[in-house]
Amino acid sequence: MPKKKRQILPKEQRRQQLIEATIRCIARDGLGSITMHMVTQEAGLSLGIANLHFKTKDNLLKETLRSVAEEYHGGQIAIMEGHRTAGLADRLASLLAFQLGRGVTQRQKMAVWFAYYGEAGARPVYQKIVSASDRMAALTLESLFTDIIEEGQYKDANPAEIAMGYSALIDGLHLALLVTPREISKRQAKAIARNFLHRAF
Amino acid sequence: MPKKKRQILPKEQRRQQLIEATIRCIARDGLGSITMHMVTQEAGLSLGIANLHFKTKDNLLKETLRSVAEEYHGGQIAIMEGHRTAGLADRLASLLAFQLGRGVTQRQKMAVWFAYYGEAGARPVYQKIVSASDRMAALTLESLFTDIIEEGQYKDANPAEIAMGYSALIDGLHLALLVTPREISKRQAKAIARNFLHRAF
DNA sequence: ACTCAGAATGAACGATCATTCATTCCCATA
DNA sequence: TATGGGAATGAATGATCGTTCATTCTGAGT
Repeated sequence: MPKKKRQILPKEQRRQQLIEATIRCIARDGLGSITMHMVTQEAGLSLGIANLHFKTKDNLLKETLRSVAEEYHGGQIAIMEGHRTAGLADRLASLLAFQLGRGVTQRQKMAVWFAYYGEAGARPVYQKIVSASDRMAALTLESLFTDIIEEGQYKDANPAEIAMGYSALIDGLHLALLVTPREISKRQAKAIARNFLHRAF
Repeated sequence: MPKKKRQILPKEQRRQQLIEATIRCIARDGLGSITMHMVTQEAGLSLGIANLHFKTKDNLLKETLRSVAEEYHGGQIAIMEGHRTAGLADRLASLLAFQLGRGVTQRQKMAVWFAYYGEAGARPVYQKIVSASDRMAALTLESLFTDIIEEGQYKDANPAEIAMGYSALIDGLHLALLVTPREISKRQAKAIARNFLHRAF
């Protein structure tokens, strides 16, 4: 048995460590049956540490959601910004690759995401965090679609509506990948999303 | 204050009463913070009643999920069966009307649905119930699409893929209606789903 | 080497909650 | 009207969990 030595680390590092442990616990055991014991043990730390850095359990859960939301939507926006010079088709392709790619479609991340969605109806705090991120992403998406429609001269296309449809489709595909992974592969999910865009324009 | 008279009713009626109370509680307070006190009080009954009819809390929650799943997917299948004589376009239209219509898109029902999705990753029992219903619905949908493709001679269309895409889109739209109702109306959701089908065929 | 601010620990506390079951009460039946 | 089977009740129980805080320990600064 390796001796555990107590170690002192900067606050920010401990916070991150605890948030990551929380994500793993939620994915494994569900948001509903998580306990502080689980989380701190998963992080390899003592029970009291969570209180030290996050005050309460509710707050830890809130911060964990914020972290996941920022990672997802931040990554999405970064792609749009980063490829500003690239062609529109390329931007669209890398957006899709990100949304259904390795980082995002990890079971862990998707499980966390939907665990919070499930409680969002009853917890205004979660709803606020999620919808704030969603709104930003929607705006970015909408402006990309507007450009594409303009470039392609697709007259009867409504960018806002297509953006909503595309977002919904991606969410639905994530859900299918999470709940019924046997029925759908990532490859299929990508093909479905690609087809949606193909037919929209 | 009206006096509460104790009343004896058949088992099945009490079970239904408790399941309905559970649905309201989940929608209001979330699956995670539900208690037996809440549910039995919401049903206007005593604490012990739940144990009498459902043995345990876990079992009550499981039966509630089964009830909602059956209502949703049963209704969906009933439509397909009931309209067997109607034209394909009509069947498709009433399916869409059902999926985004009054009964299903009540906040209560959607909240329950996604609350369980959120925990499905960690609870095999939920996953089993949900994916069993999903699979049946998917098969029904797929056969409808196969007929449509045959009738319309759409050569390059893949019914299974379109069925998965459509299901994902509907799920995503429900999610959007639940979490960000300000950003999307039922009317818009219907238009988006209609457009998806329109472009697919 | 010494010191001490504050990071880390975990036993203990109190609150909450699922479950039990002795008791009460209803009503179909005779 | 009388009665027994079983539906319904809710106080009590025991287990679980979030939170607290007295104590221990670390390592940067001197």
